[in-house]
Amino acid sequence: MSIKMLSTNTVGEKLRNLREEQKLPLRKVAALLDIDVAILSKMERGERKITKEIVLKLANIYKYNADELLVSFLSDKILYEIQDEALGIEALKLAEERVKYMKGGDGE
Amino acid sequence: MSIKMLSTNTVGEKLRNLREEQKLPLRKVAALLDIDVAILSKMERGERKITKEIVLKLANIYKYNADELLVSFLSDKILYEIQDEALGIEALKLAEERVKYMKGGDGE
DNA sequence: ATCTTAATTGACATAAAGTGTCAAAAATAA
DNA sequence: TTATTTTTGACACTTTATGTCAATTAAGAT
Repeated sequence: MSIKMLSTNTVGEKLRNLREEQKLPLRKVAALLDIDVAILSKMERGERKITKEIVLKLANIYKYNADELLVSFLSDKILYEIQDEALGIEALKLAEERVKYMKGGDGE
Repeated sequence: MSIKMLSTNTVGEKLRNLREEQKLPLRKVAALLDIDVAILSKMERGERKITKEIVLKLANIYKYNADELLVSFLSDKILYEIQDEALGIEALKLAEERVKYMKGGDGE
């Protein structure tokens, strides 16, 4: 991953909105995360991969629902995989079935 | 990707089954694909990434439904992304909504 | 059992993708 | 304008992926 093109509502956008709502400059948040401002800037805009760890830390910093951000984060990664694929939806449905199956039977 | 652990019915397994049903040795199929036997062997067992291109070529070689294999291939990639994630199913559902939304609106 | 073919494994070199750091340029606010 | 924030790109470095090959292991035939 790392490039964007995931239409709207990426985790990056959500995280940027949260930060702006709280009037926090990249500088401060990056300091809290102990990463470079440039990286945080790129993460928010989808130019760099966001990690699960960063998402969780930001949920904590912004006092925002971590699960919602995680789901958004994961769905970004999923959407990235099926970009431009005509069979994307079928693949999603099959993946869903397989996940449920794994949980049900003595999975894996 | 590249490592396995995707439970059953990976594309790799399907491709191996197809090859064995037709009694074709790796050697011959690899030759048709113009790749090394070792690579094909690893692809079938999920040790190496399979590419969309290879999947399509194999569908053709085995005279098997290409879409089914592609969906299997894509769902492998999806499942890989949400491995061990408690919120995997939620992420899949959100991804599905987002795909539909993209197709509907003047999605980008 | 041997002989033969098929399949797997691991080492290696190379290529590609991702990462962190920094400074300069661009945008925004005061 | 000046000050601050944000974006951009270059760079060195690391990690991951890829292709090639040889050696090992497994399977089948006789």
